[in-house]
Amino acid sequence: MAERRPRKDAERNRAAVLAAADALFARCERPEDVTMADIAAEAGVGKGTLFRAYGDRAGLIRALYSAKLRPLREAVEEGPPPLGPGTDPLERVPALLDAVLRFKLDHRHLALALESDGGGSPYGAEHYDRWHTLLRTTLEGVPGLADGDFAAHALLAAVRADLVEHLAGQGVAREAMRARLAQFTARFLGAGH
Amino acid sequence: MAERRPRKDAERNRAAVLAAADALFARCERPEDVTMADIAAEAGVGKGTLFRAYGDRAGLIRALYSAKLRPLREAVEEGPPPLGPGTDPLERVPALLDAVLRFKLDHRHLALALESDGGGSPYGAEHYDRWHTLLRTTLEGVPGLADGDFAAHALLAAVRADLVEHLAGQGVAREAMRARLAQFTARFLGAGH
DNA sequence: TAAGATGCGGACCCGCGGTCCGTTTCACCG
DNA sequence: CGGTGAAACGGACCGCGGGTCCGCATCTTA
Repeated sequence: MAERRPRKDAERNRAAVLAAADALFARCERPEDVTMADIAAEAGVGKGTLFRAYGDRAGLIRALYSAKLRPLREAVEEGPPPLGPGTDPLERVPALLDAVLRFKLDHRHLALALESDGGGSPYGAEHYDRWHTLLRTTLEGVPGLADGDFAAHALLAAVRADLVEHLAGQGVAREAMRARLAQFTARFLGAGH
Repeated sequence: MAERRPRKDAERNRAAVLAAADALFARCERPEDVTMADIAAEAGVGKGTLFRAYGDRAGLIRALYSAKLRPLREAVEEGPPPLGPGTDPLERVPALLDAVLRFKLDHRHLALALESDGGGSPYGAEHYDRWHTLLRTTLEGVPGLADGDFAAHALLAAVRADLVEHLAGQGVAREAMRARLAQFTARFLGAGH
């Protein structure tokens, strides 16, 4: 039962692997041509170390994603409005979606890796569940909105990494994308009949 | 220049491969554990034949998907209302989305295969472009709707194969899913300023 | 500093998508 | 028909990438 502290070199290597993966994913266009062996080499580590630390490719990607997501998660869980709790749903919902969109724009390659390589569909990841639950409960505070559960799924689908990537590839600029998402969200929310 | 008719065995084999792939995808849960060799074996054909006919895995999946999609495509292009042309946009948009949803429910495994294995993201496929363009132009006929382009993307994202699969896996029944999608769509469309 | 526990790493394995080429089958023609 | 060139066949083969294994190095504790 007594928790034994992990060895120092192990901890250092875990960090080195994360950093290497981050660098490589950021550098390459297609996440699938960053190989596990590449990451190990970049981190100056053997493949065995990498797999022992994170289990498999999906695990590594999830860990990296989770680390990047942490500030946003904290801002949402205990930060000030409009992201934090205690905000009017009609204001918080667009803020949440905008935050997710910005995050995906800022970490395109990583988000793509998570949603494609990362163990099939994004719906298996626990991150998705977290976002979905938060958005659903927030939506349930919107008067006149019947099905917050499905609405949360649908709105999150509008900011999926590959859609964002597709639009970006068509030349849609960051601010334009944010504006379009905001408009879409507003129309949906504003339909309080 | 003179078009030479393809050999009869070649044509038969092409069909056999499609049928085999269809059967295997329908039978298995995860599309990625249907192997090219499996398909060739099921069709009673060598792998070479399979690859000569369809180029690669993505090509085979696209061909199969396209064949399945044909009736729906025709109903949309030249069928009667509410799917066909000449329908009031406020009626046609939900009809189109419902039709896509039903299609994905009826061909879950195939749709999943297309949107995951099928060459990365669904946004590379020409099918997507077809649906998007149709939905966009239809949406542009809705009074007061500014950004039909993004709306089309967002609404189509709500019927993506893996989301449908996720909901189905949570026990959401077919009719329930159709109703929820219809409600979501209606709320969005109904927000006529 | 000795000893046990923990982590290391890269050679190795396996399965899969895709290719290659000697062999077979078809379509056309005399 | 029987012959002939072209087209298609099929399965052995290849390369690559994820994941494993185990003898060896390194850390920790007493």
